[in-house]
Amino acid sequence: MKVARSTPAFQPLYQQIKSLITQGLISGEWSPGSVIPSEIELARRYEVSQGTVRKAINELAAENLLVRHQGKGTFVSSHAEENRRYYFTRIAADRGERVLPDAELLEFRRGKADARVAARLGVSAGASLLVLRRVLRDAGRPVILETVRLPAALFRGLTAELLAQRGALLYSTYESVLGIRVLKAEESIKAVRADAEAAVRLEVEPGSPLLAVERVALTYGDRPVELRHSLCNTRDYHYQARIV
Amino acid sequence: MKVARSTPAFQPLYQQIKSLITQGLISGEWSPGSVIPSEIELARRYEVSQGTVRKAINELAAENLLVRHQGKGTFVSSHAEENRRYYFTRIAADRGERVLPDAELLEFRRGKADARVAARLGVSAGASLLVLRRVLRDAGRPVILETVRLPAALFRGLTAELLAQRGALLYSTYESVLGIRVLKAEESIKAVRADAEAAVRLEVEPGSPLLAVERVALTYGDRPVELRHSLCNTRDYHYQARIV
DNA sequence: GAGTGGTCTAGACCACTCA
DNA sequence: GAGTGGTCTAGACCACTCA
Repeated sequence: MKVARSTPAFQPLYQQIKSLITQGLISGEWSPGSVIPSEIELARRYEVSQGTVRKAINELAAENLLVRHQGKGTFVSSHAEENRRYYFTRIAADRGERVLPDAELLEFRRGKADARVAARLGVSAGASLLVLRRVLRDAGRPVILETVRLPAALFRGLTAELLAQRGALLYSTYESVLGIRVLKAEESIKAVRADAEAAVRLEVEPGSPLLAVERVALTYGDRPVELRHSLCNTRDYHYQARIV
Repeated sequence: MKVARSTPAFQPLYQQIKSLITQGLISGEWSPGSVIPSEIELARRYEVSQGTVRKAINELAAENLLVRHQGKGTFVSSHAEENRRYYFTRIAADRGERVLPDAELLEFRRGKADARVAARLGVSAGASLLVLRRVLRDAGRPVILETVRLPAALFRGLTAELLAQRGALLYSTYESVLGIRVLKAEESIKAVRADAEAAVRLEVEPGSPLLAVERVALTYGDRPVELRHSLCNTRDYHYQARIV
């Protein structure tokens, strides 16, 4: 395919190559974990120089869509990879490493999006949702009570059995089972009082302070795909953030 | 200055150029807000190609140390710049924009680092500190109660008068008055109960849930320069985080 | 129009991986 | 040794800024 070099709305060549490669990722031509064609091959295919392809790939790698390995090739990044697995887990134990939680599925049901949820998920009010609630434990102690809302239209095929047989890490399931790739997330955090249910589930006094995290997870084009509310007992845990 | 092209511990040329430019920033040869020499001039100075200088500058720009402006030049980034001013302010109003706080200095004193503080700040236990406590208000209502600890050796010359006459944004003061550049920060967040003092200062009931943020601010070489504890009333505010 | 950074090319050579 | 990405160069031309 030949790219346009002068269009009414001019875009640099490497930006056009970025879009073409991203299309290949969205369409599934190259799937998570697999290798994409070499720079030289892509340069031939798109009829641009290797340097232009490299610039496009470097930006996609900086955005964590691709991973480069000298001598081996360029790979589609995947939540199954060791270093991506806990990328979205921001809760860590005060002493020690990031929590590898063990998830107990409390509930898995269909629901409808109210106005607020609909706005966050970019669906219309009343749209059908899958709702799942879980408790995440660390070393047997409950740490996080979580409610996850997913647009049912997107997550057709997700079942409680599937969730049970795969671990606590949902994004790897979304990716491999449903082909939905979570790329980034925006979180909004507050301190709240434990309500009666949270107190029971997290084994704290009612009214205890909990960290409330609302996450919107985004896929290609910043399209929201998941809304997640977590209540976290931060007595022995904390949320890690970095400002760079 | 000629850079080494083959050293025992080999480093790519552009990495060496990055270090040289960073040295210029640390030494104050180029100060915040000012323009650094053009790519062509730096290429001449370091006896490398323009492309190599560009690669070095691009990485420094990606790390927010430099800001490029086509047609104008490459500038040392500064906390005084409009788009850097609120970069480290992660608390926002639920409805509306990031908070422009109005700071009341409660206390400004010398202190000593206990073991925990010393570890965070990378100073020896018992080291002399400047400690300042403030309340940040938004639209007249108190939102954040903050304790800031600074290694006294680094912050010689910082006075209560100086803090009073400049606004709530400390990093711009550190930068312009003391030549200390905060580049990034690591935060650890918990939900806690308001103690008696926080309750009074933030006008909430004792025991109310507050967001407790511990920040370590870092300068060049990831050296810590500030330890900040914030207690935030998140009733109408939230902490924003992004996972990319 | 001179000077800046931004894009693009072509080509050389290096570092790493793997059979 | 063939193939991958990584570094480096030289040079052309474009887009933007400012006097």
